[in-house]
Amino acid sequence: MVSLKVTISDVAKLAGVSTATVSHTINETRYVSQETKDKVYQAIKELGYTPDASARSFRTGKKQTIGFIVPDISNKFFATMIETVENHLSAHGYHLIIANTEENMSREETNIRLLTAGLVDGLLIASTMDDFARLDEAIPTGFPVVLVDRTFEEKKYSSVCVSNFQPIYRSVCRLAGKGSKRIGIIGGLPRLSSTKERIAAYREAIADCDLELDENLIRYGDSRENSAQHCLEELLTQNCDAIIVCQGLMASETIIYLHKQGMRLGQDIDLVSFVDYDSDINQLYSNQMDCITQPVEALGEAAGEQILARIENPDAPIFEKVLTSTYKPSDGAGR
Amino acid sequence: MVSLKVTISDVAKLAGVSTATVSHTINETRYVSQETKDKVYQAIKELGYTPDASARSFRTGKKQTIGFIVPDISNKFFATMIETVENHLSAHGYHLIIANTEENMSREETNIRLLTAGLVDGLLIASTMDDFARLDEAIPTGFPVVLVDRTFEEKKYSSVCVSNFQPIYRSVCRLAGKGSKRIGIIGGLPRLSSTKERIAAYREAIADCDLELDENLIRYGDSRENSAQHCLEELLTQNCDAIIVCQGLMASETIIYLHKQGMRLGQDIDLVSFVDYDSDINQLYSNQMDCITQPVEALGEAAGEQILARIENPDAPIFEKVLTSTYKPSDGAGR
DNA sequence: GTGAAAGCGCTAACAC
DNA sequence: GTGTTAGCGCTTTCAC
Repeated sequence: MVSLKVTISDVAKLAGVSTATVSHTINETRYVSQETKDKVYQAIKELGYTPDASARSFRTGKKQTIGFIVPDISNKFFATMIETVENHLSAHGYHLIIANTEENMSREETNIRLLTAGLVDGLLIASTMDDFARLDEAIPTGFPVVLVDRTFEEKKYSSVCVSNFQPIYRSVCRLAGKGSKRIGIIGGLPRLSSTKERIAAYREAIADCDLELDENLIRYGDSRENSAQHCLEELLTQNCDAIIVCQGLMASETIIYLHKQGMRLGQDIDLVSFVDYDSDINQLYSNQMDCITQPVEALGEAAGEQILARIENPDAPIFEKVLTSTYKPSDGAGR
Repeated sequence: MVSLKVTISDVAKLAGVSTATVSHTINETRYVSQETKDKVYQAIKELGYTPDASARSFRTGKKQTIGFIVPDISNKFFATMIETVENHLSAHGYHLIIANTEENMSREETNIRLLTAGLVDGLLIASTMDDFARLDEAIPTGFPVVLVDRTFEEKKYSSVCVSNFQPIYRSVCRLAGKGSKRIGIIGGLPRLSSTKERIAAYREAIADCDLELDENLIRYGDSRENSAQHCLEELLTQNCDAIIVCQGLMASETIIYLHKQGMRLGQDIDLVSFVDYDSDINQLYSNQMDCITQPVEALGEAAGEQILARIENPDAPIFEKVLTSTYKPSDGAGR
């Protein structure tokens, strides 16, 4: 119900004070007598004045907005992270701009350039880049950035990630202990740090458990819908007796696929899944497979915290936060 | 790799032209000779100039940003919509700001006020308000708004929704035709238009099919995680022989619950579900129940289109778009 | 305890 | 075909 464009000087005029006083009153940025305050607020109310956020950002250089560059919004892992981040930010008076890259490197690049050009105060990036230099190139020097879920060798930016090595290593050991000889693994996009770390853990554990390493048992999906099936078909022709799936969407797909093939989890084949979040399907099958649950909420919370901290203090040392996943063995007993 | 604050006048100076020329060159907004263009672009490159989006928005009044007020981001129905909307917008040079209300009316109100105060050019709202006046109050007059998925009696704003009446009506008729006598229904939040329409369809169909209406068979969840179980427990004590679930998240929960109770779909009990999207679980059970699939992508696409159209032409007549769901009967034959 | 006024970086009349 | 310049609405320094 605001009439067209009420500005701070309209308010000042009506209240019989200067624009400085109005500004200081609404921002509580210097002492204003109670009497004057009352006049100002009265005028604001009468005119239905709302300060223009755009003019304010322009003037102060602060946008009160964070950008989040995500590879796949409709993936519940990221959707939940977005939710947590948004919660944290809005509690601190910040807004969230979303950019979806669909795991496309040039979309990521474009979005970084767009957002850093005066749109946001800081950037959260779950990067799909294979090349750190290309990422780095797109970010203006000194711009507050926190990498999320995916990181790089070069430790130039703060990051908030999940430990990838340990749960996979443990999975292999457990499966080997149960007698598996041919353990297949389905990773995500090969270029991502998370994938690399997981596959490295697999290789190391295979060696440590004295199993034979067969490159045919290592497959890569793209962590988007319908990317696991192809891997599964190939793995099954390789007579593998256990499968580790490194990502939640592909894990659900795996369960469905195996189910349709008439294979029973824990009997015809052993399964270990990153579940990412409490997917529907995992509730039905969680006691028939080992589940690696990532701390999505904690990840989002930490991401929100870190980016705001960096904006506060851009010269703070690089911060690497590594959260750990929960490992729940198939018997349903442990945690 | 930008050094601190390169402005348009730095570029103008280096290129030996006026700021107007630089502006017109980069915006292609009036004729500039090739020679001058070259000088300008050369200078831009040399200085690493990026126009400040914030200053530009301030000056032009256009933010190139749309706000989307969503009740629950981590609900895949909305996550998918966000993705589709974002795709559409970014293809037209717009950004997307997300605000999550968690089905909380005052969060919605606050966010509307925040976003409309100079942050966005237009607003997409999947409203959780029960009271149209309260919504309307928060929106500045003439501000471009499109209501999404949920609407109101008062046709003041354009909307993009899904037909709610027809699929529920059809569900009841089909179940009655198969011999069901006591059909339970689980709706979403009672205050939402979508819920009201669906429950109205249920009542009407029950009457038309000459079944007995029992208010105990009408239950309401809140469409968030773990909200259906309570309804289910109550419905089962009422000896209902079929259940209609009006929302995807609750539908998945229902399948899991019934499964855990050892009840077989289509045998011990009939089920009709809004599936919202291709949830994991529906892939396993879709042939054992009737599925109502909402056109989420089309909804998002239409929402994106409509809001941009409204921004282009704010005085266009109110536009109500109603999309239809796909009804897939349990035998797997129809569509 | 409050006011005057200088810009922030850009666009767009208006002028030539 | 290009330049001059007046602001957009706000914050903030400097003055009193």
